[in-house]
Amino acid sequence: MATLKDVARLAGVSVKTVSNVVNGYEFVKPDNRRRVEEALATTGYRPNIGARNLRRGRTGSLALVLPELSIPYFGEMAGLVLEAAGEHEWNVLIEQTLGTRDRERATLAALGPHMIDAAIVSPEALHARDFDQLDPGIPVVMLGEHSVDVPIDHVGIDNVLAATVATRHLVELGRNRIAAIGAHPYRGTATQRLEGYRTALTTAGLPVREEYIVQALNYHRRDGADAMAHLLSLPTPPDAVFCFNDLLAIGALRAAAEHGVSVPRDVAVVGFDNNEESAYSMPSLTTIAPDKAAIAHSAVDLIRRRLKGGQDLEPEDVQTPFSLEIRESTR
Amino acid sequence: MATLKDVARLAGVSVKTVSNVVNGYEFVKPDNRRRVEEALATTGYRPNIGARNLRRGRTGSLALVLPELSIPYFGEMAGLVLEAAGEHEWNVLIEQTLGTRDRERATLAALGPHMIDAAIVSPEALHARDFDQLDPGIPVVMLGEHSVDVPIDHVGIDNVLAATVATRHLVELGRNRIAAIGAHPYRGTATQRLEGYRTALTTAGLPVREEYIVQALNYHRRDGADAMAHLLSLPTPPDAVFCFNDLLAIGALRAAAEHGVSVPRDVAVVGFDNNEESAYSMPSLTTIAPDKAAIAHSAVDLIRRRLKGGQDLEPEDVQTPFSLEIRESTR
DNA sequence: CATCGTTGGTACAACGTTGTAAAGACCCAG
DNA sequence: CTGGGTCTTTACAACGTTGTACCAACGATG
Repeated sequence: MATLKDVARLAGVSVKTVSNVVNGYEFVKPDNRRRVEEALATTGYRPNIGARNLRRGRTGSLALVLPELSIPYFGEMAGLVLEAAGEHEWNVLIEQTLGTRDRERATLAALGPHMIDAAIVSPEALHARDFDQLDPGIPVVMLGEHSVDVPIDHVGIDNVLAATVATRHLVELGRNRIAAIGAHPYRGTATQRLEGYRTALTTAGLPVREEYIVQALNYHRRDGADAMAHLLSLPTPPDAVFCFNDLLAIGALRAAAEHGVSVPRDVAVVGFDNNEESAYSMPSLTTIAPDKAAIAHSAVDLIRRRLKGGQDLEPEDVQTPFSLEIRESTR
Repeated sequence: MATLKDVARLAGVSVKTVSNVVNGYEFVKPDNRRRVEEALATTGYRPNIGARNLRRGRTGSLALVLPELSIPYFGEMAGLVLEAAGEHEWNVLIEQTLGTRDRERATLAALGPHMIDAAIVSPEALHARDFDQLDPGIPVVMLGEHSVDVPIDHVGIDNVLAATVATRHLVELGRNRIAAIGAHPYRGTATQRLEGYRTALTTAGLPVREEYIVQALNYHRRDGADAMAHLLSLPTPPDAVFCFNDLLAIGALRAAAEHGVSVPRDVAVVGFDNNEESAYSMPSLTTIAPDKAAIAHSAVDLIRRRLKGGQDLEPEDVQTPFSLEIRESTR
């Protein structure tokens, strides 16, 4: 692999002159410039980004820390973050935490300020206090989960409001036994969505029945199916279900079918995330559709802002838009 | 950020001694070791990976080049590659090509040998000759697509055989009007799967009817739905369909439902890839299930082999196992 | 007591790049 | 032809790390 030194020797100039040509420095004699450019071409020189970054004190990479790429929501988000970061010539290094708190902490600690300029973190199990002890030394943006106590930039949608909208939609269909799948002991988004669900019910004058609130420790399709099976076995099963993400909803659809329950006639189902697959499920799934591209772009923008502005900027909390996508599962 | 120099000053030893402690060198006096470790702790020292790699002549990163993370198959593969690479302490840098040939070429050329030690490429549109002119200067492993002409390591399943198995399964159900969705003018895997489809039909003594072979320029759900709609509008519609990936199959399921055609009674459907969602579709999808973890591990192993062994190793072609996952869509 | 091998430590250079400072070439006005 | 400025190029150091070479003790061996 050719280095500046090789090119310089070939062109008969100093290393620095070659560097100057490569970096578009103005004052280079046409004659030398030509010779350098020829030498660059014949050697096929490519700058050593690592060395350049060492010198410049930056890395040119971002980390994206998320639970699992195989989960459609994160796969889609990751793709969009890659696009948004690419627009500013950042490479993106992806780390999976598999949703465990230890690994989220370890990852954040290990990445340190050397491999990456900043990190975009989509925490699953992280507590606010995990960030206190941490100080990763680089800007961090949180996606989704919102820890109000910690002074960290954050992007996400208004989960309480979105959950209210989803639940109200079910109320407006005339359903009055509305269940929720996805309650979780310490996951922040779960708490917020549950709050929105409760608000919508009480606003509509409907009772909040605790047996209609089903926990899901994971948010996979299987958990949704289990939860739905449980709901359908109740003495008075619900006539509508709000699932806290689309995977739970997809599982719920299957459980309903296996119990011979028709969706949406017997039970209406609403999901959350608008995964691509949800437009093709049978029936297709009504769901809260966050503007994922907006989330990705906001996250990258927050990072750029903080890299320019420094530590002492006020942490910002960007709320991105969402919509309710109405499909067959509530029609 | 603390450097070795800072730690050395604090501990009252040379930089190199600190380096030795950090790297677990054996012969350090207990007394010094203790002082260094204290200094390491109080400064919170973390090695500058960039500098270390510059010195060592490696980068510690792999690139994973694939069409799109939002496509479930690639999301799942990416997750597994991350895991496999992590076992050897590689970071993974993901690049999306969006399936365009220009961007595949550009990405491969740009990554060069500085940012990464090697690349795992899942080509979509790349021709064999694109690699000829290229010589990225680092080991490259190809996933899936198999360009026999180019001396590059490759991992994948036997597409011809897998397609034969899938098609034969439909034959054994007693179907004799078996269609194929996913033919493609120059995509290698498409050609191979089509070949397997043809072989299975002729082996079974069934005619290959060209009107039952439907092109798909993209492999998304929409394309599968369109293709299926077309097939169902034929004078004699097929009684079985082999789709070249699961997304096409999911689209086909929906089109069938919209045409009031029952799966599997009227039309049996087989997919390819075993996406996680395919176990939960309605009906659940019979599909070819490649051992994705094996693919990921083989790819990483091939890279390690070549980084050790050098350029002159014979290119290897690893065939990973697959199975036929039989579900409701053919039951 | 001289020699040797082992253990423990250090100084220096180098990886490839770029910022700094300074030196050299050139041109024009006085 | 001198002085001053502008253009052009260069040597050097530095980013943080580690490999190499070397030095200094030390106890053991002859």
